[in-house]
Formats: sequence, structure tokens, C-alpha cells
Amino acid sequence: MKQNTPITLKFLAEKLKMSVSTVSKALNNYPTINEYTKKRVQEMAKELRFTPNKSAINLKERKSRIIGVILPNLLDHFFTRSIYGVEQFATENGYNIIISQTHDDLAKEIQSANRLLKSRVDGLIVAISKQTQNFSHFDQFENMGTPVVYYTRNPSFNLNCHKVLGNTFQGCYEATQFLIDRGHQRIAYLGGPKMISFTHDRFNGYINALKNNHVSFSSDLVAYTDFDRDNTITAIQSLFANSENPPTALVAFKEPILFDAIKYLKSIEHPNFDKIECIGFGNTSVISYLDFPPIASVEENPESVGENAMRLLLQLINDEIEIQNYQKVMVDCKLVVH
Amino acid sequence: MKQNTPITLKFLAEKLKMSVSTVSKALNNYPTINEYTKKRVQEMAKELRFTPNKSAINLKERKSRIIGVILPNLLDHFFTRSIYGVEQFATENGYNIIISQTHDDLAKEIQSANRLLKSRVDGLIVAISKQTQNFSHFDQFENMGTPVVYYTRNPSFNLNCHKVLGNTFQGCYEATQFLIDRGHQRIAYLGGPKMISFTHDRFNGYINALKNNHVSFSSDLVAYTDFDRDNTITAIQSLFANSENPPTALVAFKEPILFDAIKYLKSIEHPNFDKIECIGFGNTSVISYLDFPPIASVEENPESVGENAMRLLLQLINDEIEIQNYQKVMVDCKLVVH
DNA sequence: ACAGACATTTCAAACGTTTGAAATAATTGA
DNA sequence: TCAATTATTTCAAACGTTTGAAATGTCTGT
Repeated sequence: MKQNTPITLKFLAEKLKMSVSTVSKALNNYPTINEYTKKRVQEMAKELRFTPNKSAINLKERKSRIIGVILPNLLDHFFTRSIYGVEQFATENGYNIIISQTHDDLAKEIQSANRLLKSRVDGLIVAISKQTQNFSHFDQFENMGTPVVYYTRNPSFNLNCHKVLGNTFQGCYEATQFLIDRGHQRIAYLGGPKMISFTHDRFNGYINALKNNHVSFSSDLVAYTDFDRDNTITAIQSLFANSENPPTALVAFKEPILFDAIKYLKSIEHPNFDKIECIGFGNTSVISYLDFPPIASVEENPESVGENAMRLLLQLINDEIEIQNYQKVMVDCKLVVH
Repeated sequence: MKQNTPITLKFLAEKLKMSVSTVSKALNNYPTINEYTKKRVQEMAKELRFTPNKSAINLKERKSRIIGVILPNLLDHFFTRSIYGVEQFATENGYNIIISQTHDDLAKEIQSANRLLKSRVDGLIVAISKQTQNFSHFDQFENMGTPVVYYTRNPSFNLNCHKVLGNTFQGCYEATQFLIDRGHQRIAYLGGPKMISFTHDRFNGYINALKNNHVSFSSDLVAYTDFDRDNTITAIQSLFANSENPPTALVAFKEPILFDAIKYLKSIEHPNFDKIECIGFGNTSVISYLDFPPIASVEENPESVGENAMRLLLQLINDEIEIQNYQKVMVDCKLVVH
């Protein structure tokens, strides 16, 4: 890379025949610097397109002004949208973000953590991999005084940590309530992998809505899938096994699962297929291309989750919140009727 | 943020009662350092979890080891997948990446460029916004000797620049050839916005395939849309206006457009609807949820595009390629039959 | 015992900023 | 006119590394 003479404070100082500190202070608008001097310096800086060297400033300030974000992947729109919130809030506050994908692989997560540790990020935002049960690779950060905020994925094995999570209980409650209000009495719940805490939180939202509305519940209305398509079909089969009294509505853990389910129900030409009303979590744009779109979606507001994670992290970085004063922030979901 | 005494070379040196430079050289495995000393230093460094301060190194080396990536958004799977290639190759080579989204807004693009300039990235990878026709906000980088590689979106107004592009001509040629081989003689082409150079490259691929196979062409087989749904429907209407001799196959600029098109054709109950064979660019996962999936997809290999962009950038950074020796790299597409 | 040859360690400057303290210049009042 | 005051500029150290040159230590052969 060609090294044209870099424009530094020293270079400006020589050009203007003054000391480096005067130039520095002039650019930082120190009150002790003469107005005319300031003007001269600032004009010269603009003319030569001076940009202060971040590495030098970071070294001086013992900061990197970089936030690390570790997440499973960017193909899932939830994460991609959450990044939008993080990025927005970070840049507004003078921070850049470095994103690292783990593809739900623990080894990669550890690698990412180590890399970001070396990069000396000022803070870390993490959506843990499905495999993560031990958090020692993140402990190093707190040892160095670098705050870590877990978001989206609940690190339920890790008691003392900062979390920003979607209020998935409330989201599932509202979805169920909506279906009840439309007259359904046989509402099925198709959950995600049982290891994920959200699966149970959503189930609780579902069951609470049923109870509060005195809708009877039976266990054949509930099934789980680990996202795999065949697995989903098995689950759906079990939900609709009772042909006398099949469910008339369905709440599904995630939209892709729901789409698989709908497709299957259609393929077997389930009698009341077009009467079944479905709701899934996600609110993805795919919906508009489907022949039988769900009646509503639970919008999880990922941008807001990301923004809240970044906001909390910033408060920790700025010592506005004690690092040991562990916070839990919940972001409400919103039911979107199509 | 709590500042525990930071572990620096100086700190290690004091602990070991030797000079800072010995410690530094021991850690960097200098041949002039005694083996036993090296071992002592390295053990102590490991024990105290010493990690060298990147800012200091960057300052010394006049590098940031950060690559800036400017792109329209991360909701489009093409970009998200391309990031995977960039990230992979960057981290393998000791670089971090900072991603900045422009949302196809020129003002945001300029803002991003300025921010990354201040961050003193070592190189820039850019997919320009739809609005970008002037490239002066990127000139600053080359003025500083920082290489810029344009990828995915062809900056056709910018003659002297490095580019990595998908071979969209070849992709469209193969798609058309495939349909011809299946016996189609009336193949329609639904293009994207006319301002985008890819629209024309793909058209050329289409028309060349027709010509080389002596398939007759008529202009009512071609229409354009700007991605807007209503616009797409208008385009489709014009393509299928000739009810005597309608197209039997369709090549579409992008899958979302194609999905809108299919949905529309189905809704009007086009007579031979289920016979029409379609191909779109993208190969998105949505396909599996559709009732009438396209027969094939043009896989654009975004990961490879990203990796190639990063590879080229690295060669420029390392002076393996002269910065004025402008490169153009084409990445082939692959037809995926479903 | 000592010059010469190596082996090993340390010095010191540099990267580009920031900032309190010290130095200098300009202005005021008596 | 000259000390006192205020305005302005400069000095110098620090942030944590790297690295060529200089210094020190150790060993060899005569």
C-alpha cells in the first residue's frame, strides 16, 4: 500500500509553525487557545483532510471504541434485524461493531471470543450457540472489566449475567388469546427444541392464556420439534392424530416450522385444512408468497432487542450501572394480524 | 469500567526483572533471546493471560487490521451470504471486518464511508447503493493509499476501479439453455430495474442462448420491473397478454420477483399454469415452502463473491497487485435444478 | 591473561495522540 | 515603568508496542 506522507498533528504543526499541542488543543476547541489560531488550524486541517489516528487515540484512552457481537448466524432474519438495532445505537455513540458468526458451533464461539478479546473490544454482545452450557470463555472479559451482555438466547445455566430477551411468554399469550377470541377451543402448540428455554416460556404463555379463558387443555395438543423437517412432520402428525376432534388452530414456535406444518397439512388434504388458523413467531417477509399464509404473526421486534442490548452495554461501559449489578431487560412482542 | 491493572509488557518485565524489549522479543520468538528466558517469559505471559494491546501494535505498524464493508443491507440473503466469504477469509488472515449498512441510501453511504475512513480501515469492500453515481466519497481512500474493491453491484460509472462481480451473463445463459433443452420455444425474460447493469447483462445471456439455439425471439417476451409488487404484476400481465401463444417458461431477475409472478399467474388461473417452468436468480430457502416452486434456480455463489473480493483486497493491501492495476474478477453462477 | 568472537540483554526512539504543568507573551493598573 | 495579572503557547510524559543499535556478558584459543 502506497504510503503518502500521512497527515498527522506533527505535520500540521510544522506547516503552521506551531507546536503539536497547540494544534491538538485547537482542534479540540480548548478555551485557552486563541480564536484566530483555532481558525487557522481548523482551516488547515480541513484543507489537508486531517483525520486523527484512531489507534493513537485508543492507545491513549485505553479504549478501542469497538463492540464485539457474537451470534449464531446472519441468515436468520431475527439476528440480522437485531444487528440493525445494535449498529444504529452503537454508531450514534461513536462505537463500531465487529460481528462474528458461530454457526451454532461451540468451538467457533470460543474462537470468536478469543479473537475479540485480543482485539480488546470495549464490550461484548452475545447470542450463545445452541451448544453453549459453559461460559468460561466469556469470563475472561469480565475479568478484564469488559462488560458482556447476553441477548436473544437465554443463558439459563449462567446465573450472574446481564440479559436482554424477547418477552416470549407475553408474545405467546397474546397469540393464544387472539385465537381464543376468534372462537377456537382446540388450539395446538407446536414447540421448538426442549433444550431451549424459550420453548417452555412460550408454552407457559400458551397454557396461561388457556387457563385464564377457561379453555380446556389436553396434552395431545402439544408437540415439539427440533426444527428438522421430518421431525416437524412427525410432530404435526401427532397433533392431528385425533381425527374426531382435531385442532382448529395452531401456535408454532417459529415460522419456518409453521410453513413446513402448513405444507404437510395441505399435502395430506386434511379435511378442514383451509379453516385451520395458524400463528407463528417471526413475521418474515416470506409470508406474502404463500398460498395459505398464517392469520397472524408474533413480531419479536429484533431491532429493539438489539438496541436494548447495546444501550445496556453502553451503560455498563460508562459505569452508569455497576458491572455486578446484573440486569434483565425484557422486550415485548407484538401480534401482527395479516 | 473497572480498570484492573492491565497486563502489559512492562508489567511482565517488572515481574520477571528484565527489560521490556527482552520480554517483547521473547514473545515474538527472536533468535537472539536465550531459550530459557523465552520459556520463562512465555510461561509468565500465559499465566497472567497477557494479550498484546492491539491499538499499540496498530499504531506502531500504521495499520488497523480492520476491513470496512459497506453494503445496502443484511436482509438480502445475497449480501448476508457474501459476508460469510469475506469474514472467513479476513479472519484467516488476521483481519476483522466492520460492516456498515446503507439501506440503498446515498447519504448513509457517504456517512459510512467517512466513518470508516476515520477508523482508518486498511481496505474497503463496497456494494454501492442504487443511488450511487458519483464516487468521490470513495476517492479519499485511494488518496490515502487504502485500496477499495467494489463487489456485487457494478459501479459502471466508475471506470478505474477494482471489481468482483457475479458472472450474471453466464448464469442467465445457462438458465435459458436449460429451458431450451427441455423443449421450450416461448421463454419470457422478466428483468429488474433498467438502471442496474445486471438487468442488461442477464438479458444478453438470455438472448445469446436463444440465438445460439436458433430459438426465435420476439420483444413481447421481455418485460421489466423495479421490484415493486404492482410493477411486477403489470410486467407479468404484459408478458402473458398474448393469450394465443403465451410463454411456456420464464426466467426472472430475482426470486422474490418470480414468486410474486407465480402467485399472480396462479391467482388469475392461467390455463397452463402448472406447466409453466420458471427459473429465478437466488436459490433462496423459501423455495421449499412454495406450492409451485421454480424448476431450477441460478445460484449466484455469494460466499465466493465475498471471498474473492476479500482475496483481491488483501493482495492490494500487501502490494502483491499495484493499486492502479485495476482488476476485474468474475464469479460464475451455477444452475441448481430442484 | 587477554583480544576477539559470539551470545544475550538493554537502550532509546518511534508510532500519533492527549493533557497538566511550565514557560512565555501580552495586557493591565498604579 | 514595572510588577502583577491574564492570555496563550509549549514542554514533556504517557499510552503499549517494536526494533536496530549499543552495551554487556561469556567463552574461545593462544
